[in-house]
Amino acid sequence: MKYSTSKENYIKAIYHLEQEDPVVSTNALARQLATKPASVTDMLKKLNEQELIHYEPYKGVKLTDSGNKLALQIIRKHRLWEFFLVEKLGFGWEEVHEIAEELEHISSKKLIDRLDEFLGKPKTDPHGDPIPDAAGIVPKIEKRCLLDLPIGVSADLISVSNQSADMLDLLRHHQIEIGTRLKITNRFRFDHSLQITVQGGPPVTISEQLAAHLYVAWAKDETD
Amino acid sequence: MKYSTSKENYIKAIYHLEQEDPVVSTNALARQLATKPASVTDMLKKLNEQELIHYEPYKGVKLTDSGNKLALQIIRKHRLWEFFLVEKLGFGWEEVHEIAEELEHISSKKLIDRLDEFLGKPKTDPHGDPIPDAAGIVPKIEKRCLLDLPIGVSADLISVSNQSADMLDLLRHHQIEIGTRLKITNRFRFDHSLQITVQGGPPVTISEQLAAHLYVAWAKDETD
DNA sequence: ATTTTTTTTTAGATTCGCCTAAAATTTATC
DNA sequence: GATAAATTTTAGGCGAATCTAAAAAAAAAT
Repeated sequence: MKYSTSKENYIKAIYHLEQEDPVVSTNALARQLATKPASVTDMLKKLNEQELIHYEPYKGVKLTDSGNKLALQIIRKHRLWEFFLVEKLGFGWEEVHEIAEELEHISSKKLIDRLDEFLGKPKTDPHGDPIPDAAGIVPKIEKRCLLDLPIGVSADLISVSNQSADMLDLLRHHQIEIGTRLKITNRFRFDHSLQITVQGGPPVTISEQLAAHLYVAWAKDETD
Repeated sequence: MKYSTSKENYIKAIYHLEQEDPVVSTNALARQLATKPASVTDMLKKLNEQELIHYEPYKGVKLTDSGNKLALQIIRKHRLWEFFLVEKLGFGWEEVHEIAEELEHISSKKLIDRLDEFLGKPKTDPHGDPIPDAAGIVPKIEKRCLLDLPIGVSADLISVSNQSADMLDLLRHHQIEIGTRLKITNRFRFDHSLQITVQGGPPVTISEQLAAHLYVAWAKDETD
């Protein structure tokens, strides 16, 4: 089934608001979508008829199972496109949201699955939010310091707790950026250094001082 | 200025029909856009008011300068996305048109210029059609047999005059596909072989027999 | 040069997503 | 528990883009 851009935006907004409060109000939706409550009511009636939401007048709204599934598809697209924009086209984290708002409505499922593949099936977007997989499953992310990463487990870099020029310089030197896949292959207690692989490349050595500022995420049950 | 998807589609359709006949009829447009002549008339009035077209009732339509410029921007986007889909995501030539019809309406100019850069500023799309540059200039393409390419001139592979499995196998081996940038670095008359570079990589040798089936395009005044 | 045919435009209606203003309902307050 | 305040819905309208049916204009045929 294909839905209008407007309907997709409603579904996405309801999904996000449900995280705060399981029952979403007309007013909250109007605020989120920068529209008027009367317009929201109109749309809720349509979404209800299409069984994307459970809606009863004056009683707020919830996503149905199919509404939830749709929301996750849209969020998947949004976050994969954001990853693409930052990782492949060199956009800054701040400027990608607006563009991804447009790209998330491109309909082809095959496109998004191939993009996912092309990007290396990333688990999180550049802001550190998890990317649902093709089946709509949201990976459970453990965002922790790189120092806490068990040896042999792959993880994606989510955030850096030091944005100084020196730090960025160092990261560039190691070819590490947000989204880069890291794996610890060895730990050396003598000089507080770590041996890691970057994007599956050859092992390199970094200091624990650097690693202490790198926050990574990995799938709960990932064993590779 | 930002225009609706529908308006952009009209402008693009008028541009393409102008290539056949400098004055475009209402009926021709209706056919092209799979809509009704009455709908076309309505839209032409609006486009005329926005000065994207010259339109007088019963007298057909032409693009204005700004209409032409807009058409070229849309076509640029369409062809760059097609290139991306084939080259980076591995889509077949046939399946990309429909997806690019959606992607061409994404508005960000910065996005498309970065994409252009990321793709290596290709001169033609996977079908061999020229890609207008950021200024709207359409490169003049000389599509000729690779054997006719002067030594030292870079050219993009446009089409292959033999689609057999053996040929595709050979191309895959040499990592050559549609859009790949080729340059002849040497010719050996003794065994009818050519030394070429593929995407700026190290020189490799191919047979004239293979080269005879490869059709390439290069910018008229390109000297690199 | 009429008449016929084709093309194009006008007129009036429909759907979608939004609006404002007013009415209905729920929630909060005294 | 009655009343005031906030929320939500209904009613009626608007612009964009489309449609059908009918009228007007241009082109083709006799």
